[in-house]
Amino acid sequence: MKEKIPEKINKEEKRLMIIDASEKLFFEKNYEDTTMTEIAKNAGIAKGTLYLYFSSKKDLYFSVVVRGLKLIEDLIRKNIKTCHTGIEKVVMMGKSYVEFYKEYPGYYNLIVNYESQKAHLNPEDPLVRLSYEKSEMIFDYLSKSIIEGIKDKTIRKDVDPQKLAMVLWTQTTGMVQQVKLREILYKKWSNTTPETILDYYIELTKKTLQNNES
Amino acid sequence: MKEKIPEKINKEEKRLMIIDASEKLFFEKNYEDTTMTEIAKNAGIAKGTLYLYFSSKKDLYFSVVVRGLKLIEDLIRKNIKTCHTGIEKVVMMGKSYVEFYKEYPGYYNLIVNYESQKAHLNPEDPLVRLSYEKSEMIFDYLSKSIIEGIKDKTIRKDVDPQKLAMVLWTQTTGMVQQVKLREILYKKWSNTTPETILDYYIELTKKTLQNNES
Amino acid sequence: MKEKIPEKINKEEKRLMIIDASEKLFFEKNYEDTTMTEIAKNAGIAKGTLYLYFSSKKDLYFSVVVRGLKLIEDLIRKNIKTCHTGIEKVVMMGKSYVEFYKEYPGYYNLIVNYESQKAHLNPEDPLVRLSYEKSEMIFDYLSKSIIEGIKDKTIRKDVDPQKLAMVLWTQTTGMVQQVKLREILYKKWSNTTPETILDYYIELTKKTLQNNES
Amino acid sequence: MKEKIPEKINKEEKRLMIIDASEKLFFEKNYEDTTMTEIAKNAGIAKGTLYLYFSSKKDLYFSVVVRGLKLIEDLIRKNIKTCHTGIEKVVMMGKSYVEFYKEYPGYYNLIVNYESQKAHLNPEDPLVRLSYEKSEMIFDYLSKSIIEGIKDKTIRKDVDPQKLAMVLWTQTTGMVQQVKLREILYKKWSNTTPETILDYYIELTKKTLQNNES
DNA sequence: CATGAATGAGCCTTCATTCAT
DNA sequence: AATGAATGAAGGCTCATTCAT
Repeated sequence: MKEKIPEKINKEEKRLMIIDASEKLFFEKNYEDTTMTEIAKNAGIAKGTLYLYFSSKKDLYFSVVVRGLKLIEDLIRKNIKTCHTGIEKVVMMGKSYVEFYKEYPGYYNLIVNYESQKAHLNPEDPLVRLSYEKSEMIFDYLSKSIIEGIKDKTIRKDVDPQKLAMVLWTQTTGMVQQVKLREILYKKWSNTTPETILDYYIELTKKTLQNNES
Repeated sequence: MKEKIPEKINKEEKRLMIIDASEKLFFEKNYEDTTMTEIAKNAGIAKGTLYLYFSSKKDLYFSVVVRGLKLIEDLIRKNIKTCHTGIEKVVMMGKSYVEFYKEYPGYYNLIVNYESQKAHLNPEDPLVRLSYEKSEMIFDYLSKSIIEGIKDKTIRKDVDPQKLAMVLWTQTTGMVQQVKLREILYKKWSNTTPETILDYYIELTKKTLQNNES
Repeated sequence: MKEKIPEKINKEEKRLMIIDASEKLFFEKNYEDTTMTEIAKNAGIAKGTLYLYFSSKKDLYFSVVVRGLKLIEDLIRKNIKTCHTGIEKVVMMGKSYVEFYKEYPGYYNLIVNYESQKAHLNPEDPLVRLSYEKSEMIFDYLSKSIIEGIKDKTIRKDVDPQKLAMVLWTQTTGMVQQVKLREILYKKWSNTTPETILDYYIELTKKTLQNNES
Repeated sequence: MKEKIPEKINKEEKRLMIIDASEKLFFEKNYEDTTMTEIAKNAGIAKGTLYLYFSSKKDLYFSVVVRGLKLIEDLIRKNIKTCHTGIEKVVMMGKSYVEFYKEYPGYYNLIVNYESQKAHLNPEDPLVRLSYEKSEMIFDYLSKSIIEGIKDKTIRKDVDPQKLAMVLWTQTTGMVQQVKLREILYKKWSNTTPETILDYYIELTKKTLQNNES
């Protein structure tokens, strides 16, 4: 007697296995240099099977990006729970981003590459929409936290919450992305690590936001 | 009487024309998706002629990157001349970067993509060396200006000049790079432009650096 | 019930078909002037398919050379069995070479061309090694047969077996190779065929080797 | 006042210089791997100038072949003068071929390659005709010398002069050509040089021809 | 005569995708 | 559902030859 249930489970499991394999290769090499043949081999399936689960190579790529996006969302949500004041939340969001970069560096390049090509993508695409939603979520929470911080007097009141949210969000992602590329230079010029720079960045940002009155 | 000089000019002019054509395509699409055939067609020459002026596609790519690098260096040098205090210089460097982005947005992605692949490049390559030199030049000037600012009391004294230079430099490039990718979102969420965000960023950074003591 | 065996056969058969097609073209034109496009067309498959069976054009070329090498080895082995005296064996090796040329003239040029470029080839290459082994095999058997002939008194004893083996082996391959190129001239000058010349060559060589003492 | 005579000389001299340059490259690399650009550079002239002296790359190739052909003809003519008996002349022709190979090894590959492609060449081509004529000349002289040798009793009389001429001529060219390709193997197997083998070949051939009666 | 920039057909190879089994 | 052989368009690059100067 054939058991049907495990089959069902295998279906979704296989999808994940394929993403796992793709991910690994995309990280090690990069999107362009990874071939469908390699992905199939790494996933332990036939090349044709790939197309039963994903409509194209790009689809596979998006799926990995989405996974990364979810990862960072989860990280932020989890970390933020331990915070109480507005400034704590804002700073924690920055720290989460940094943590994400440290923990899952592979997703970084992929997401960054993805973002830098977003302009050429079809905004109707569900995956593209999803990535916009995640960004929106982050931005929303960030501006709410700033307002909260102004109210609870942990953040200076002479700031524009909306603009600040945008700056912080943009600045942090940019910072994290750039820091990696400069690893060699940091070491060369003053024997400093990316981590030190990022910590200093967080500290500095905190100072900037802090309400120094009374 | 035949003039020989125009010949010479034409030679160099054609080189520039080819770079122009490549540039345009690299900006519109990207390096990988641009073909030599297209470049040739766009430059109005035969494919083989391309190889009379550039040894490979990569060589063409580097030439565009170098052009961008020179552009930003010139901009910084020019702008900095009008500044007198340390903080003015630091802020002006940020502004120059922003100005560069506004003036020559296309170079950005290319340089960024170039940087993100630097890890895989041969550090002996003259072009790679050149790009490192430009970075070093900027970083050097930045840290000197910070020290100058601390001395002339325009910059708060509780900062580490070296680390701060690294943060500012990383942060600004990251900021400028990211801001572009978020253009659509800014507009969507609060009808804001990248320019506004960048201006706000500069303003904020200035506040952070300022020496607020009497 | 599906038969699996034919599948297997087809796989190998297709390989052979491709070699057949390559062979034909390599013989008609030559390696350099034959294109992968032509080979594919002649084999009745797509160009890409070629690379499923052979890793490169060179690989295809080697495969044809190896086929020729095997053919001649087989021929020699088969013919030699019928011989008993040393001189018979030596002469038969020459005859086999001649027979090979008559039977498979196309392989000749290819092997010769291959040999004339051997100097530039990587001696580590399995195919190159293989060709050396075949040569060694022939040379070995030849010198053994000469020694045998001296012992059984069918070959004159005033010869140096090693040197003679080298001369015969070199001379015969050279003879056979050249004879083909002179076909037109033979006919023109004395209405003679390559075959007659080769027969005369064999006869003459036999006379040279024979032990004429009582 | 401009001197016209040197100009005229230069014309032919330049032709020779170009052949010199081609020759050098054809020998070092081979026909296929030599480019017109390299030839021009080596000859110290512009690429276009090449076509003022030679109609095509193939023409250049033929010119080198012809030069080689003339060289060997001269060598044979010169050497033969010192001979008096038939067998001496025959043996000397073989020796001359060997000498040619030793003296001008580069021409060898080229001529051989040329010959192996002769089948595909147009027999109307003047160069092709020329090469046939040279061969004819050699063959003619060879058969005449054999007849002479039979008459003066230096060559055994049980040979067919025509066939023998063809065999010797074919055999010697083949021998010389092959010997070079086997250089490595000779050394490997019995530490012998091509020269030793060729000498042994000449000696053996002499024995074969000699009239051993009375 | 001489030049050398320009040409463009053609080369080998790769790889995402399809489809008969 | 799974396979993997087959496809063929496309890619970067080369080079013998031409031709305007």
